[in-house]
Amino acid sequence: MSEMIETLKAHTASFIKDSYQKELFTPQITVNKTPIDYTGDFTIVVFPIAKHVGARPDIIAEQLGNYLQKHATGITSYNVVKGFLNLSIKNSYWLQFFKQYAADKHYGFGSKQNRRVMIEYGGPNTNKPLHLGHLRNILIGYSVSEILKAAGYDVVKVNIYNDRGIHICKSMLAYKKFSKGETPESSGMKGDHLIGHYYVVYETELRKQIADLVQQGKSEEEAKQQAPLAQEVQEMLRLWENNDEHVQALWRKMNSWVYEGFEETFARIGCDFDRHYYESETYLLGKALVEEGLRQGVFYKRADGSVWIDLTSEGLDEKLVLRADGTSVYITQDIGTADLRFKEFPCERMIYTVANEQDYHFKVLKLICQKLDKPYAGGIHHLSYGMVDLPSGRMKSREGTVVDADDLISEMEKTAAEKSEALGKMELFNEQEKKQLFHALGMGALKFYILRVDPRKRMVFNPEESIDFQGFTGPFIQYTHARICSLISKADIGSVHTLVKSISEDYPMHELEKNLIRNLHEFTSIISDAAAQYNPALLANYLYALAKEYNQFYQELSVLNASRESEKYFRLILSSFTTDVLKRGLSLLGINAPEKM
RNA sequence: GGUCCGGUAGCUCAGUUGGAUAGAGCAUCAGCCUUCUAAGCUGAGGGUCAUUGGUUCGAAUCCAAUCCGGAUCACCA
Repeated sequence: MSEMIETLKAHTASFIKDSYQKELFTPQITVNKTPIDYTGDFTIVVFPIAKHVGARPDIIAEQLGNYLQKHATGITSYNVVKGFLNLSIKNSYWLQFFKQYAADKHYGFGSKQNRRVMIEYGGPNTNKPLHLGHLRNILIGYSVSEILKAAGYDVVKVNIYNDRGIHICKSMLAYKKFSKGETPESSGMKGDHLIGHYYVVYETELRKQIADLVQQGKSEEEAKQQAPLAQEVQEMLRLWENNDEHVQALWRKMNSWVYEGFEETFARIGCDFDRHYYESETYLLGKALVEEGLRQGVFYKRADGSVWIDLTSEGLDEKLVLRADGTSVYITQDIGTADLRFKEFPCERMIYTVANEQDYHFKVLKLICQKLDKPYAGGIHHLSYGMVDLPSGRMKSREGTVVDADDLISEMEKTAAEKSEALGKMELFNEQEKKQLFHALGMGALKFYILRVDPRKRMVFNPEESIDFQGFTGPFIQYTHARICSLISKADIGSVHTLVKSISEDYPMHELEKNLIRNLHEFTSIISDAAAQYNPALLANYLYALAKEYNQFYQELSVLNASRESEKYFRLILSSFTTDVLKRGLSLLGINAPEKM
């Protein structure tokens, strides 16, 4: 698409120069795809040109159309509607594109650029299992990583574990006091769920204690502070920071269970990481960097000994970076983590996939790194995504409305199984194949449902819609792909490569064939747009449109029983091209495309 | 209160430097399985693009104000 648009713009510019002796730069010229109800392939918007040269739009359009037909190659006809000049392009332009790429298994993917970017996603706390919010994070992060790879970048995927702090001690304390020494094995629970259970135990026991104290006449505030559990958990954190042997051992043991549980969930989701980072390994580094910045005068110390940075000149506030007692805060760790990462993987960008409630935090992080004069500071980018709501409103852990990721995945698989069995297409599958299929379909539905929405926007997760398999869904695209695969295997054609050569330059394309080719033609630019904007939704919407276009083509024109051999081969190659693009596009969303379903 | 983000069909969402009659899916209604997978296709109804003003040939898109919703401004992470 793009090169044709560029040549049209260039010719338009020279037309203005030749006929009106005026300069107009090509970016000021608008060339669009012609809307479907008008004849033509491309449309030049003539209004700005008319204004520039001071003539009537319809007259200019007529002259320009004439000029282009003479000077630009490949234009068969034109028509003018008001100030719009619609141009029709020779079929051979599309055919040429088709012949060039139909058999190219890398079509749409950019070549290696030798440019490295790092992307962080995931970022769970080690005190409770993954939930729906993490799922959106992971799906976006993974998909953006794959899209960046497709655009030619070297991508380092990293995770950050929030593995230390008071919240971790809460589940540890509850486990120590209230468990009978269960392990994931003995309890039959996944490690992360077991720990999450004790986190809840802590909260409920604490609330009981507070209620008791309030009944004894204490104020709410006092009760919260004086509750034995609250004091014990503070003590535990102190012990942890002082490297107390027992606390550290318990911490290691419980975290290892959580990691095992997370790994299992990551595998089910189908995401992966090149490196896991742990805040426990970077918070000291962050403190060291703050000390260094203090010496450089980037930070300042208050009377109580706490360390701050003044960002009021940047329109932000003064921000604490080190507590009076010398312990680190959230941002301190992030400074350390960023530094460690850049040492390990020098890269031109560090992308943080984190919810938009932390927009402010990342503004601060970037500014601090800039003030510390870190080479990676400019490359810090917050890939900020919106929260996930339920139809009933916001998810609240206290009200138990949080959707657990493992449960959700199981539910999706179960629904996929029910729907597939109901359609009665499962005779040819063995148990193993069924399991794989149901997983692919369930995850396809879930991933597409989440990724089709612009990441920046808040979204509503409706469980009933998310398991829908009809319409604007992942399974619809998977289905289209599977159907094409079946078509191709039935055709028993040899290599697409050799068939492509047999296509004649004057093959009379049907309108539906041409539409499909025009859609396929956009794949490259969709990938580069999605990569530039970190937006998988662009790709999701494109793939749906492509699959829909194919279904229309499929419904209207027969492929295997086409009336002529040339048609049959053309349509088979077109189908094969489409299915390749669908499959590779889906893979960038982390969605598998089964060959039969 | 300051800052940031959002408001498009009953619901969920598209709408890429301002372009032609604002598009999908779900839901509702009406058709299409004796040839390649009906998880599909065709058609119908459904809109004051939050409101008001401005910029211009032209605004859902840009600007201003207002209304509504959300986030954030923590010695929580």
